[in-house]
Amino acid sequence: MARSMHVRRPATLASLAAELGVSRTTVSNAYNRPDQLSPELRRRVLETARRLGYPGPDPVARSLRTRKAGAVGLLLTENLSYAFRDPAAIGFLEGLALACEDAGQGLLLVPASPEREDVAAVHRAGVDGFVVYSVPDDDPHLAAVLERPVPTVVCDQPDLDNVDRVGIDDQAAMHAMAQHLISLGHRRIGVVCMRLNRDRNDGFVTPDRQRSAHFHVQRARLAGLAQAFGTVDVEWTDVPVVERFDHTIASGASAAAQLLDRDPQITALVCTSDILALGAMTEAERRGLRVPQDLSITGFDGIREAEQAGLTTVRQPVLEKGRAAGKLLLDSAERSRPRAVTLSTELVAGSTAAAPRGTAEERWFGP
Amino acid sequence: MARSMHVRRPATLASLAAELGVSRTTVSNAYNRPDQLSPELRRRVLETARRLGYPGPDPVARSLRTRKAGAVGLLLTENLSYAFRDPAAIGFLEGLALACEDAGQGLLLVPASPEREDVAAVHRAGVDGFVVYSVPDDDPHLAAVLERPVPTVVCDQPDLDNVDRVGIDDQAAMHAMAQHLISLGHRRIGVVCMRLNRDRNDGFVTPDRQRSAHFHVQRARLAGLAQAFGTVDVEWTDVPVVERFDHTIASGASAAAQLLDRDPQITALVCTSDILALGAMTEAERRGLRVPQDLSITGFDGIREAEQAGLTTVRQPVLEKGRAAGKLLLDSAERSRPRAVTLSTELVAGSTAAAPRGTAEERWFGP
DNA sequence: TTGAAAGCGCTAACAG
DNA sequence: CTGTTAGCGCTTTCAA
Repeated sequence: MARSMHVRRPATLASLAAELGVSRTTVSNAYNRPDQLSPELRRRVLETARRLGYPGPDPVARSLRTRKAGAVGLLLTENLSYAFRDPAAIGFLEGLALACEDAGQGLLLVPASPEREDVAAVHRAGVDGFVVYSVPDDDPHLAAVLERPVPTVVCDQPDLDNVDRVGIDDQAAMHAMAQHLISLGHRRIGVVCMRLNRDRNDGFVTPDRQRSAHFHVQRARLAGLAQAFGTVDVEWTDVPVVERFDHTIASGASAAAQLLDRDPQITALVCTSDILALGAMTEAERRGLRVPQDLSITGFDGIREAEQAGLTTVRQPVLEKGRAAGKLLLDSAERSRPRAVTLSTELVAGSTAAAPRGTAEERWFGP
Repeated sequence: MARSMHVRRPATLASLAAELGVSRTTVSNAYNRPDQLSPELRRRVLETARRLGYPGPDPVARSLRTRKAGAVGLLLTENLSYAFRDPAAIGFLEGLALACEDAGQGLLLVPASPEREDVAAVHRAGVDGFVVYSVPDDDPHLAAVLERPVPTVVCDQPDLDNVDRVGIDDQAAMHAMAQHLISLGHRRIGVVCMRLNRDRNDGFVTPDRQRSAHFHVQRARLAGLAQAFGTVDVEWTDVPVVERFDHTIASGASAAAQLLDRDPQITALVCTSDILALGAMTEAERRGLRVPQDLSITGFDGIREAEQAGLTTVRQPVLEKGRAAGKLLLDSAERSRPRAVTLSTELVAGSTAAAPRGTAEERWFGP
């Protein structure tokens, strides 16, 4: 099964037609419309093509002519290495890839690192539409995508008028988690959240930064917390929130440390992702704090690793998000006005959240 | 940040030039060669473009003209869902994506399910080259790729003359694992391997099927085993080998069950992947067999889950494979003759392989 | 069934 | 610094 390397395009549809003494149309038909051709002629065309080393119609030229690239672009402004290390992102990717595969469409990963402002890659992408996964609303790559005259659907964030979107109700989901903790008796909590803006800010978050966060999802989750705890007279400005730029276990651990250092009285650590929560768990263990007896910890996403760890978390259908995004983009029908798909989430009461020590109940009845 | 949906391409470079009363070259230069233009004129061009809703040069037309798509195609003939569930495949993907990102190239996932013989997707892919990941040598998609006049590099399998390849020495790696088991005293083993051919064959494998396997990597690993055990007079035809089409934990478990049912005297289960080995572990546990006291189990790949389980396995640099494949493809230099990159592997002596009960040593000195 | 004509939208010499 | 001239390789009416 040998073949020569780096073959120079040897023949074109035109040269093949010339060789055969037929028109270009006929050759084109041999490939694209077999029924428009006598089987005998078609056989001759294909055979001559093989002999001349004609590799079939050039896909790019065809795309130019038909105005169809046969591919969907995926924009995720995140170092690819993080994306492929984040189970939630992988689940999304899987769902999207599935939808594309079903439709016979390719999936183009657009190279867009957050550092490099290489918007050119977006312009260069030969695709029939874009899926944008979880980017800040001021992302230049996103802006470039929106300028392209192709349909776009955003997953998770940002939430834009006039752009299709699939996501969940982040605020409600986090509100439910907060209610859970509140009902357990927690009033003194610390929060670990993901990147709120494009700039790196590893540390405590000011209320102002929370409000102005360009990562809409994080903003919504914090808002859900604030709202719920507000109902039990917990002043949100008193609740310490720590942000981490990198989304890793190590980040979760160091963030937890930072919170516990500032206020050892904290009874629960609310994390806006399972990865961060898993990191918080390791920090708790390192400190000899038992979870949930000494400290409750909650996550968000419902990844498999979290389930194995028994994490109390919010499960969201990541694969379905990807599939829905793909379907939405590929469904040419009813592309009249912007559509929104909001998938449902589920509070998973694991074994990492319980009533804090010294609740009223414990004081009355003993631990 | 509103925008209308499904915009019809409103303007072209030509119409923009006409509107401005300049040549097409000038407009083109405004986008591609800012230095060939007075800043003032460029500003005017860009502004008029915005006013007319011209989204910039069409990427497909540009690709046709420049003969560069700015993307590499990835062919993995495997249901995408499996690929995204296999940590080794994800690691490869990450490495490849990294290499592409470094080069500013897109990565196109070509939709090619093993079921559907949709070779058309390969023809439709607008890419400057292909990376083929671990497919059987008789895969029709592979054949279609090789017909395209673009460079190609294969990762793992198959091993083709005249095609760049990156992989490991599978036979040697498995040979080393076999030596390890042999030195521990194992002579009666069972083998669990992955798909050997495109057809589904969940069960025992005949020697003939082993020899004629189209999945080169599996064939090489089995050969490594056969060779090593041959040196200690274990007749390879007596060694039961069970094949599984699906690469899942469940497959590993059922395969292990099948082997142990046939021969309960087996002292070691050699699996050609960690996933399968992890499955075998669950089956051992289900049967109340202690690992490694009652049964040794080995894997292959060195995925994180295996490490956590303390699996005795062969670690291979999956991410590096992806990165190397990308680099090889993107390095235009020295594309004269086929190149081969063979990465090194490492035997990881975990806690799942030990001397079998009733070895000579134990008989002499007691367990 | 087949062919002729007309671009799809753009870039790249080369000349001015 | 700007314009002219030629295509890149293909599909697709419309006629024959």
